[in-house]
Amino acid sequence: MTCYGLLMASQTGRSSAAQTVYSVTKELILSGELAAGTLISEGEIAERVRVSRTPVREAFLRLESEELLALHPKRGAVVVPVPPGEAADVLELRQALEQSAAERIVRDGLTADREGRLRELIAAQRERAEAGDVHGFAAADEAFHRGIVEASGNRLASRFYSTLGDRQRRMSVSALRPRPERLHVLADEHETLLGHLLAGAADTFGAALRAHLTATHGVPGRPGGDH
Amino acid sequence: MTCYGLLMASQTGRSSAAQTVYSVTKELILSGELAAGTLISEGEIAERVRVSRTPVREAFLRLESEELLALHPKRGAVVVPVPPGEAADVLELRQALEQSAAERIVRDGLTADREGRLRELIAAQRERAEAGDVHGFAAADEAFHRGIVEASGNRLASRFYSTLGDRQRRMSVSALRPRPERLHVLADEHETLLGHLLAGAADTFGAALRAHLTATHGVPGRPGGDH
DNA sequence: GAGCATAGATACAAGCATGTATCCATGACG
DNA sequence: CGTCATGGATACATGCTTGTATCTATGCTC
Repeated sequence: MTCYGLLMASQTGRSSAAQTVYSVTKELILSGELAAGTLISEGEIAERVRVSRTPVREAFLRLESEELLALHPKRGAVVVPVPPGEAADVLELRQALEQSAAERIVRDGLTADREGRLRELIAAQRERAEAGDVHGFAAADEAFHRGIVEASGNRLASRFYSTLGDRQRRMSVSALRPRPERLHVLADEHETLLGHLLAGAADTFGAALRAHLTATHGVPGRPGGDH
Repeated sequence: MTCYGLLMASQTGRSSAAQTVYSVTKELILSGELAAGTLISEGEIAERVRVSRTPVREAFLRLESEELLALHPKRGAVVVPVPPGEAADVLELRQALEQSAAERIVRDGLTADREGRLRELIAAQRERAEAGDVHGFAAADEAFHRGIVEASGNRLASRFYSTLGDRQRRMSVSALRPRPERLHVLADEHETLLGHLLAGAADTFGAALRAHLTATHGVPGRPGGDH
């Protein structure tokens, strides 16, 4: 019975109705509230958020382009299940993108403010760890890694990395292990990573990153696990 | 006066009108027929391809999500210019993705049919080179590199790699140097790359790939050049 | 089990309301 | 008298609503 209304819709994303529907629906999918395989129709959502079918349709199209929804012509839209092996795919690409970003940063240098921002994120992680706020920590963790990619200045990489974050969040329902005693270790590792970056050791960074990622989110290499 | 009609619209992508408009418009942008900065409106395109504004709107939304169009509310849609430094960004990500794909292939092995397909593509390149068909060669070249990523089995990587190909194609108006005598060399290099893959030498592959890419499409590392 | 009627859902079209930029006339100022 | 700023009307473009045709799947009849 999926209580998806919440009807915060009207204030979620400001401005356009289509944007609102998009944000709301995406959140429902990523959070898992709309289970994979669920069949939804434009009219259904339209009625729920009190808009016509058109903005819903626009939102659905965007979600389809992100491969979160599969639109079956004249039949309806189904929430696509997380494909088997996606966890490994995401992890692999995160590794690849961050490594690549690191190489560019080592080559071009890191501006002081960008370095400062990364340090702030690590500090925020320590705070959250202290407070036992696993969810908040996860957000700061994600922001740190994304920050590295953004610091490289490769806009395409940043954009793509964000979608990886979305997809990972969708799986993280169970993937993120909330072991509070590990959080400080993670922050330490982040600090180490930053150190490698500043030292210009791109390959050392890569190795440390690989260890860091596989330790944090399982999936050392075996595809089995989900589904 | 951009002769964009061509009006082959009605037969381009079968099925939906929206798909048709999308394909046609995207092609116009990627081919450069619609110059960057051009302001177009839904109604304008709708009239030209003889459909209502609705499918045009859907196409525009997709193109916006690919950052090929920028939609200005109540004003119109403008073809976004290629951002400065994009050439380097694309190249860097191609390198990163292929390298990552290579590592997985080395780890998991390459099935016989996938290897066969890559060899076919190299053979096709030699044919085109023989015929002096630079355009055909470029297509086979692109297919070969994409084939490596696809052979790794990482679907997210494949999808993203395709968008890189699109964006590169948009720049390749001048970037691809049609020096026919180089084509055979390129095919040789592809063969070498495949050899490294089969030999399980992922890092050698990476180094060779880097040399191959930078030699083919300039931009050794300096950001200057465009704009 | 095959064929048909029906219900549901989209794909597209047309229309309405709203917001933005442009153009032209008018008036102030030098 | 010529030039420039100002204000309103107008053309244009979108955002959304609503309606129609078409297609798919389902359940019933035989």
